Amino acid sequence: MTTAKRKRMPRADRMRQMIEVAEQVFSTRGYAAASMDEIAELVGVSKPMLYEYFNSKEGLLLACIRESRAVLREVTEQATVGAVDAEDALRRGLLAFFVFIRERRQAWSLLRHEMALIGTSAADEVEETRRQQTDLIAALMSGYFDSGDDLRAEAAAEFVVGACERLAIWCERHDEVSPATATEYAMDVLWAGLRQRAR
Amino acid sequence: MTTAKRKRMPRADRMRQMIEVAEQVFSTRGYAAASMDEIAELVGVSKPMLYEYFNSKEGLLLACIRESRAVLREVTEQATVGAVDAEDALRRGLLAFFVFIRERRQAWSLLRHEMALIGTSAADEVEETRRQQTDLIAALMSGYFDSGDDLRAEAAAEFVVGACERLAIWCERHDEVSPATATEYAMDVLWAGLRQRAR
DNA sequence: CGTCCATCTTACTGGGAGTAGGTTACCAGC
DNA sequence: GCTGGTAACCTACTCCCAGTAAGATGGACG
Repeated sequence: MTTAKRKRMPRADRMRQMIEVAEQVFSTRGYAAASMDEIAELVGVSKPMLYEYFNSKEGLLLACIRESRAVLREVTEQATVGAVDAEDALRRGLLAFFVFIRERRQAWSLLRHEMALIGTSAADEVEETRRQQTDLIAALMSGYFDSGDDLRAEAAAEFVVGACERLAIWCERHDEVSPATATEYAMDVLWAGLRQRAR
Repeated sequence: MTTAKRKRMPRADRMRQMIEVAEQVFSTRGYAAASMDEIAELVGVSKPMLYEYFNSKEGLLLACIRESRAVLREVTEQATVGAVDAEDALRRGLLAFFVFIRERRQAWSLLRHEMALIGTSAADEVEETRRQQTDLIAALMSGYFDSGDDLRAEAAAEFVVGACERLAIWCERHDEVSPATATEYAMDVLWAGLRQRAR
């Protein structure tokens, strides 16, 4: 009860709270249909506060996306730490990814929707998110590809990320496909192809 | 000169003209930043006409997307007609796709942005576009997969489409990568993996 | 020449993003 | 306990843009 009616709140706490609510609203209503007034009301604060902290509606979305991205990065990176070789690392990373999208649907939904920002001023930020995953994949395989064909390695990383993204979206419509099965499907196609190029 | 100052125009012609202009504006400004007033002015007509023909801003975008989608389908389907086997068909289809995205950048840009509609009322229409390509891929391979593992075949098709989509976006940043090279990269990874499952 | 209707227009409403400027709770330090 | 001072907060706007109501006009065909 002491904290229940509390109004004034320190900056950091209020920001976390706003991001939490916004993530909820954006992922249910969709970015375009969500209104700043509604988010403000759910937070229990007036609209100008949102602008004080995030500058714009897009800024708020970006903050939510960064949050989700950080979690995804954390999860996938952690998953690969004990891997014995590139194939194992790729498999562990994929599994962690498919588990993530199942258990944190809201966060994943936000990450998907970042696509909607292409063409806006946030394009750079979007590009950054994209690189995070490709870099991770590229790093996983960097020691295993012939050096001198960097372009091919880079293309392969993009390829893997794109394939898994779509597969993940497909999984949303197929609850019967477990993360483990999805990983198997992916590795099935991927590793056979990548192995040829690995030394 | 007889047609230059013409105002009244038959429905079908006016629609084509509107779609043409809208495609231009949406792909340069981006969907959110584009305004119906601007499009109307460029067409040389008043805003309510756009609503008369397309009902809403989203409806106009959808019309543009359908147009581009039809071209893409036409091009990829035609490419596969003379193929001798599944591998050949896949390769020809991929090449046609990568040529398309290079030569019709505007149309491709629109197709990419359809992602932005997820979460809107147009979700069904978006899903339809997605299926077009996966169905095509699935059909290409349908005769080559073990029957009884349809789920795996479906996953593989999603996988291929997602991978190529991302690879295509990557190609936008790499002018030095020709459609032929992109096709080679894709086939390199894909066919080795798919072949295992092909009978 | 008149009548019908498809094409087209002007002039509005509503709602949501973003803002200017004032107000209040909380925490110093006295 | 009282008094600045500042960080958190609010009310009350503006402006822009999607979408609409109601009417004007060109022209095909009798």
